[in-house]
Amino acid sequence: MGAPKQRWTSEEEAALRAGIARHGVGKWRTILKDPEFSSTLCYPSNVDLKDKWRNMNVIVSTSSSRDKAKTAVKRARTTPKNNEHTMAISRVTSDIDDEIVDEKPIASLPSEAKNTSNSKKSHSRLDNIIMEAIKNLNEPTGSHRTTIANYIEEQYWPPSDFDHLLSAKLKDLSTSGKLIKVNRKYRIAPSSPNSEGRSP
DNA sequence: CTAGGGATACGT
DNA sequence: ACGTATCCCTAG
Repeated sequence: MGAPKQRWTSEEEAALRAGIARHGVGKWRTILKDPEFSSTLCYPSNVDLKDKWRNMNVIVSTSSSRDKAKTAVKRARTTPKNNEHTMAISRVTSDIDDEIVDEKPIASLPSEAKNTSNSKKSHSRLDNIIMEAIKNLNEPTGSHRTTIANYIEEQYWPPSDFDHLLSAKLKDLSTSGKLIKVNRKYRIAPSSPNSEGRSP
């Protein structure tokens, strides 16, 4: 009894971290209310967010015997070039949120020429990331390219010239009809795969 | 509502 | 069985 136990997905963790980056640590309720993350974090409660964040920071110190090293409190990653992204967002009074600089490599991006046998338009990872970004931004009127870029940069570590790549992909996606471009803003085309969510 | 502590389900 | 990730309950 008690709990079916549902493990967190990467998307949820990413949303949580993005939410913390925006609102700060401890603003669980605020994060949950935020439309950007409420789509992804619909099941977890504010308490769940708190709990998740708690064990996320614990880098397992159950060493066999002596582990005096507080190794983990923060693993500062020497970000090669990426650092202060435009944090033009609400940076109200006390910014308790420390650096949650934990970039995820954006993985392989432009290698979708994988024509295994037929002509199956395999979606590249970037496509999905873009779709996710727009979906999560959830702007009723659509999202500007810069907004999308900013959102993605907050969660991933864009490669060399991400801007150029994004522009190309955006154009490609609107040409394929997966995105609708209106007034220099992009929105998800109707009936797009919405593979997200946990079982209620 | 948020922080902390305790209990329990799941993976190895 | 042990260690770890979630869930549940209580206090501030």
